[in-house]
Amino acid sequence: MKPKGVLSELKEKERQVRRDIIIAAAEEEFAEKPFNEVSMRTIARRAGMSTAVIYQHFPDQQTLFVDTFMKGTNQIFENIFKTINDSPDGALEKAASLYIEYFTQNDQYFRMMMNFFLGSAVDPALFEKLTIIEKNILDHLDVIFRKMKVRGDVRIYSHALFAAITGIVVTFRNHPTKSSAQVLKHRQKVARTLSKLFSKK
Amino acid sequence: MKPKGVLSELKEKERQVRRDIIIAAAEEEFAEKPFNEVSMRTIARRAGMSTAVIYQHFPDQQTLFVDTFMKGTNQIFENIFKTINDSPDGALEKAASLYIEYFTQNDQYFRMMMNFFLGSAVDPALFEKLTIIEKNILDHLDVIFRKMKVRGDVRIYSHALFAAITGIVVTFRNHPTKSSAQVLKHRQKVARTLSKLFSKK
DNA sequence: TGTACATCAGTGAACGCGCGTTCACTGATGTAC
DNA sequence: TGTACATCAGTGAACGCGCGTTCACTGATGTAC
Repeated sequence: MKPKGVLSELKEKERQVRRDIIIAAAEEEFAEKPFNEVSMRTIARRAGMSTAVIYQHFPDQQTLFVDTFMKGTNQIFENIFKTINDSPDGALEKAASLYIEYFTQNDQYFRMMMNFFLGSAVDPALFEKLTIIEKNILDHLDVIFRKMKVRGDVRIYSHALFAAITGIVVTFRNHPTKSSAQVLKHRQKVARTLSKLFSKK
Repeated sequence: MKPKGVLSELKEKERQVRRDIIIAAAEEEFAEKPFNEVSMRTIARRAGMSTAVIYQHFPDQQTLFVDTFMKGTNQIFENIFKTINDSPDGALEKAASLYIEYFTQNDQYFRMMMNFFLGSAVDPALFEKLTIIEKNILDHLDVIFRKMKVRGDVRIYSHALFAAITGIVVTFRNHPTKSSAQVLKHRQKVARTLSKLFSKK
């Protein structure tokens, strides 16, 4: 009986571990510096491996970046979606608050998202991945407004809400004289103001 | 009688013209490519001069970029402020519409603004310049809400409005299958939806 | 008016650097007989 | 069990490139006598 299956399974696990190490290193790099200062070399150095290894796991830099983004944000979006689904009224304010809180404490992911939005034409396959995420978010915001018994075109409200909450994180950023906690507090306050406007609709 | 004054005045004008040419070239570069693909070399080539000349007019790249941004956006902000000041009710919807229209048709400036927001710590002097612009915008949005007879803390509404409108331009961007006119139309629709929410407050 | 010198905007090449990606090679492990 | 070969993850150096910025130099113009 050949242990081929078991062995190749172990190999596969090892491979997966290495992949995770690379993504973790990329995460840390993004947390420490602006988007365009993160390079394949610095990621490799942090991961403790040669630059060339990364290319055995990811075809190019852009794919690594998108995959890192997806790994990091998947959990938070699932949480927000669950909050929406489990609440009788859609929990607009809570959902907005979670979004703000997460992206304040993990600004690297927000900056990545902005770079994907603003960057030049990405590879169509990656563009597709990102479009699916955005559509998924908007679909869940639709759920909020339907639970709130908004009549007619709820999508326009979802667009408005997504824009507004994202805009809060874009426009109020770390100021030399303000601590991260203060920034969070202020963003939450603006988010509550906006949530109330949507609730009064 | 020495014509020294006149001559040096002419020199000064010549200098100013060259400076304008550089900024115009930078503008065109930003209109054509993503922020991080605009380089001193390509600007110089477009302006028809040697790269080194730029450094006789601007101390470094960052200053050139900020000055280009200010030259390009000054006019539109003045227009928006005038609209607000001249209207009895602050013209919230009109102001939002102008902002959206301008930044849709001049996306390069919007991308520049986003890069300043998201970029790493800029030179303190430049940071100061940008902070003043933002404060100026918020002050004028305050005027809208005061004209609308909002009681108490109008600043929070100004923050919310600025975030929301900026968020619209960030989140709804050119899609391979959508024309620029369609994007503008959609953004305006979302902006109207948001404006109505603020007006109902 | 003619000549020697000073000024200074502008030039093209160079400096020093880091980037994304590839490539020839190593060396450990597994396989065949 | 021992030996020859195959596989393949991983390596460090290199390729080719473009960047921001600086520098020695040019050449046109203005100034002084």
